[in-house]
Amino acid sequence: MAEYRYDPQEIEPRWQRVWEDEQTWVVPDGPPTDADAYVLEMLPYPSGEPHVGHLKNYTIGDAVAHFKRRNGHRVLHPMGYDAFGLPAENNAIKTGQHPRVATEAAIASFQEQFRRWGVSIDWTRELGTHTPEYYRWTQWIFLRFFERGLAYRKEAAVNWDPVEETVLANEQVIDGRGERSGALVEVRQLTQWFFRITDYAEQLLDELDTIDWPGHVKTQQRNWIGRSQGAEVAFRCDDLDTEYTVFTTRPDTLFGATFFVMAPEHPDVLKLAEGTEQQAQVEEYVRQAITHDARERGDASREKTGVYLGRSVTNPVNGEQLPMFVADYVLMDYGTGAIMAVPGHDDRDFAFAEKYDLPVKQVIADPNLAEGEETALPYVGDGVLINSAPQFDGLPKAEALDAITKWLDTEGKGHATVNYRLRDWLLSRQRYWGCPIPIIHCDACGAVPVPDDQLPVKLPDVTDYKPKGKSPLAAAEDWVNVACPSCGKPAKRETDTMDTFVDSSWYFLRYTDSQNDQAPFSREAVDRWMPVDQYIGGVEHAILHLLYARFFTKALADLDLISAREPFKALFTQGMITKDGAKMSKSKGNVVSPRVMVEKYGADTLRTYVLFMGPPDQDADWSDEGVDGMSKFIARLWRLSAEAADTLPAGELPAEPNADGLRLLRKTHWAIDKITGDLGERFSFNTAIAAVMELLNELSAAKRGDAEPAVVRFALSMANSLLYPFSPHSTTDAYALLNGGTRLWEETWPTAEAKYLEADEIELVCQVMGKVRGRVTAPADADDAELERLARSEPNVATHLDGKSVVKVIVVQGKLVNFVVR
RNA sequence: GCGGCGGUGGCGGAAUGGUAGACGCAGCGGACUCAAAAUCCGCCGGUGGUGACACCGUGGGGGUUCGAGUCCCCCCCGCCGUACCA
Repeated sequence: MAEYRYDPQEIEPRWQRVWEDEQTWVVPDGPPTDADAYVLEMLPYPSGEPHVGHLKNYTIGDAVAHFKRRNGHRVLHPMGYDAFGLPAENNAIKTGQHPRVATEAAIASFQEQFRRWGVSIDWTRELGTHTPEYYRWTQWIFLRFFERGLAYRKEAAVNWDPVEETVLANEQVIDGRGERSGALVEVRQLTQWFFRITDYAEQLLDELDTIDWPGHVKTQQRNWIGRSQGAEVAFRCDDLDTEYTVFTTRPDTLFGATFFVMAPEHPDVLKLAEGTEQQAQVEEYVRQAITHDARERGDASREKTGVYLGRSVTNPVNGEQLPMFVADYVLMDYGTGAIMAVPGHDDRDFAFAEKYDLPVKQVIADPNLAEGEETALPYVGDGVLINSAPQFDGLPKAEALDAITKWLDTEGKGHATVNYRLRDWLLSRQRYWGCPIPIIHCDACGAVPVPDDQLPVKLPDVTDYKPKGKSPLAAAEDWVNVACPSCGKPAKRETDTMDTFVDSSWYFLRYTDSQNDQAPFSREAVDRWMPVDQYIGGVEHAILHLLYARFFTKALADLDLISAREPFKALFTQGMITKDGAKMSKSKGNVVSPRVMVEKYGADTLRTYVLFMGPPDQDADWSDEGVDGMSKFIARLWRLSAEAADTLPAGELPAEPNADGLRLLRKTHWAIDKITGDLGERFSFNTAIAAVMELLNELSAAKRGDAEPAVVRFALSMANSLLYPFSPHSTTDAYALLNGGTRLWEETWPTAEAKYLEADEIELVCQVMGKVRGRVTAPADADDAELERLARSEPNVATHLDGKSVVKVIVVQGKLVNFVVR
């Protein structure tokens, strides 16, 4: 008997060459068709070589792309690199080598691996965000935003990372530390560039309802945007003849306000204290507060501190004078930077009132209070208004809230409003390896956009990449000094670069027309493919990238450059692959190298293994033994196929197969049905692969029986066909062997035949009082009475029914009979 | 604190309210072999029993139901996100 040896190192490159030579995965340009589908995985940041997380990401995407193609779709499945960024730059600082060198070496390694993995990518659309051909259009989009006021410059208290020596967006500050450096972030007053993402807060929130994303990602975005319904209320300060507005979600507790607090950064704090006895104390407090470590200050469990301002404001609802304080528990960048303090009904205000011995007033009654008990303040629950004003007392909270807001409005002292937690996106970075901001600063004309025909503003070469509190670009004097495009006088280029999240906020649009040198994309191409039908990536981008990309899409739609208002119709977030329960890292020495694994086992084994590990949206722990097992399975399927192709005569499927043949046919169609559902309706890859394993086990059994050769060949063909989205090379090879060279990737996805999905006999589960007491085979078409009769005749069931009276019989067709006895 | 996700054999994990543990890994036994590897076959939640079987078993406690891993209430543990957001 001939030896059939599965050799992935021979099979995989052979088929990859065919796909490469024939440009199999290239989707042509042209008018839209109903079959168009856009499948996209988040683009990688090229550093070193790809890790197993990349393997999982692109394997999921590839499985989806293959499945869609074989179901008649024309699939856009491109690849690119998010190539600007700090790691390459930090490496450059260390080595003196241009960041481009390390970046392009990494890109080459990624390209090589993706090809080795056999990912079905349309390489003609490849892009790198660091190339002038790409960032020219990043700059172009920036200028369109600038024209619309969506990109603007302002001085603001910003997050300064002292290690990276750059500012960071709020989204990049984790626990008060820089996302990458881990350094405690300082607050600095600097003039910076921002995108007006807050203009889109409401849309970003509302239109979450229109997309098919995991609930937890939507929730994270909702929380980040942080919509609060409430009211703005004006408090008059007679001493300075001015008004201070506060934002509150609880206008119903206005009558309970007993003091007033401002943030240390509030511009009027020092002015208010000026000339009072408190002046020196206030100045000292503010000085300390604003230089305080941001994280420690943000700690809610810290004891409240503050200083009396020596002034008071008038409560608009009852004319009471409320003493004013400055305290660092009030934040300048939320609401108006000033609050009305209601210690009776707010934990924080209560803590402050306790410490400084301020009055506490109850204005909401606790409805669940037992007779004779006193309300424990602060009381934050619902209830009915008390101690307020005759027209409001007795109203439940929600009604009182509306009534008081309405009253404020008619009195001109306030109005209902919505407040968002989301802040504008700080996009400028004082770093080298990023997209230059296409602006020229002129003493006479201000910030002048670089004319479109002068784009791209190319990143100049410098010798020293080390930031010194300003961008390294500032050292490139020949580049910095230019004539003002507006008045022609000497002017200077903006030396900050853009946050790399800007680059990745529109790359998915560029893929639709990536070679276009007249525009970022043509309207026809972008509207043909957008939105992305299925986006796949890590959960860690739940707020950053995914929120920014949504903002860009909406802004570009408002600029009438694209039609889609949401970039990603459906999103799938994959779980992490860990090793020994821990995140892989070089320092822990627990990194699994896909390159080494692929060299040992072949790509098919690795790809199939990472999807078999468990549900792909959950974290999974790597197991070398598991890979071994997968390797055996892939080899076994190929080997059985190759052997059958050689030894079993081909022929038509028998119209009436024998018992073994019928069993195998049924299993085959069961697998088709199961896997089609697992792939089409859920991302249940692990159970789909398990179903092919079951089919293969049935095939092994059939080998010992006498199923017709044609049935065995058919079942083997189907097993390969169904495994193809995961293991494209081995299955393509085996399928070609079994079917006279037929190309599996050109084959339509199989359809399960209903007649083979139904058996003519079922296994009937017999229960007594809900406990399984036996099983009998029953005709599939038996009626309830017949099933009951069969169940009763099962010996063990009879034993349990003996001496009891049956009060009820539950029959579930095709499944079970349950006797309820007494 | 708040929000989300999760807790099932030795392990990874399966289970439209209807046979808990599919499939795989590990382990055990067998075939082939001089031997090993590879391959193939079988067993594999716990306790008791020669066995037929019986009882227990999906983090804990209650409940709904003929029937609960699945639905409801309370609690415990783990992970992730977020946090003085007025």
